[in-house]
Amino acid sequence: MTTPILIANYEELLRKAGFRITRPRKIILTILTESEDHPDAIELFRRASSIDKSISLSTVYRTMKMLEEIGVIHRHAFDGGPARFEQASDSHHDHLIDIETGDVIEFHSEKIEELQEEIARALGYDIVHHRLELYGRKRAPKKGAR
Amino acid sequence: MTTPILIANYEELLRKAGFRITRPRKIILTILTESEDHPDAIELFRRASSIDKSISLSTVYRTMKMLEEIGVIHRHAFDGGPARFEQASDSHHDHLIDIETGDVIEFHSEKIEELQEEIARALGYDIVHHRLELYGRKRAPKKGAR
DNA sequence: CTCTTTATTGCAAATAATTTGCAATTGCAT
DNA sequence: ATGCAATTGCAAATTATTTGCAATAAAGAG
Ligand SMILES: [Mn+2]
Ligand SMILES: [Mn+2]
Ligand SMILES: [Zn+2]
Ligand SMILES: [Zn+2]
Repeated sequence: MTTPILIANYEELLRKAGFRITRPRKIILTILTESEDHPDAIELFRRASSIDKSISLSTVYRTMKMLEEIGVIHRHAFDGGPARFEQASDSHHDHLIDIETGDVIEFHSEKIEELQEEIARALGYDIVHHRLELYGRKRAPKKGAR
Repeated sequence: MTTPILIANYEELLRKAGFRITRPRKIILTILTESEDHPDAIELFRRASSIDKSISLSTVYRTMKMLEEIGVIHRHAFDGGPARFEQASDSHHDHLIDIETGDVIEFHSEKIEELQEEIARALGYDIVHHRLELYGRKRAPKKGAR
């Protein structure tokens, strides 16, 4: 189910983009590849530190910026909090954030995507990217259940 | 066309929420009421300063936070930049941001709104609020035109 | 209108998130 | 192995926003 993106692939990608394959970058890419969630810079820094104590937060930020530029990751700015990241590899999806727990649920609606295109087109625009975030809380279980 | 929200209405609203009607608040509310765009804190501060030189940026921030809490304004966090605000009075809409010029265009799609509800429902959630932002650039004029 | 009480304000300092300058280090092409 | 530019860690700087505090000004009572 999970798209298997090898770290090796990323290294090739970096090289072609003219970047060097460094130890910090390898570690960060590995973490991103193995993460199923949407960690922020500090969390990535923690995870990276547990592998190599010498990595710095600056490098995490710099690497995320670079990875975003070459399209390897997506940066999210959910309400309030700091930027959070995820590998871009998986197919496009949007997010529903549980405002109670902070949980992030992914979803995709081809219909909505199409409508967005339609709207932009009608306004004379081509969409470069977009963000759809639903903020909600778990629905109270229907009475009568149980 | 523009929904006419009197400042007086806001004053009543503030009072009922237990807040005092102060000079800075009146000025800021007037500016928000008359603004057709989505100014950030500094811009609001500039506009307010031009009316009353003594208003402080802190007060702008504090006021925006308070107005957001009582639902008088909406806070937006478009890619990159600082928070931007607009009066909540108008009916709900989403935004298309011109990544070239920074222009913000408003739109509304009842269809998308419904689909969002459907999706959230299917995931067991009630939507409290959401944000849909399209980032794009003006479409190249169709060849043959002119 | 005057007095009293307490919210609000301006200012400066504090925070939070992210960026940047720089000297030391390291990746990579000779 | 060598040389050099890219990258890193660290500290200091920035950007956006918040907060403590003493001074000021709303609002209600009289
Ligand atoms: Mn995701
Ligand atoms: Mn708007
Ligand atoms: Zn989407
Ligand atoms: Zn909407």
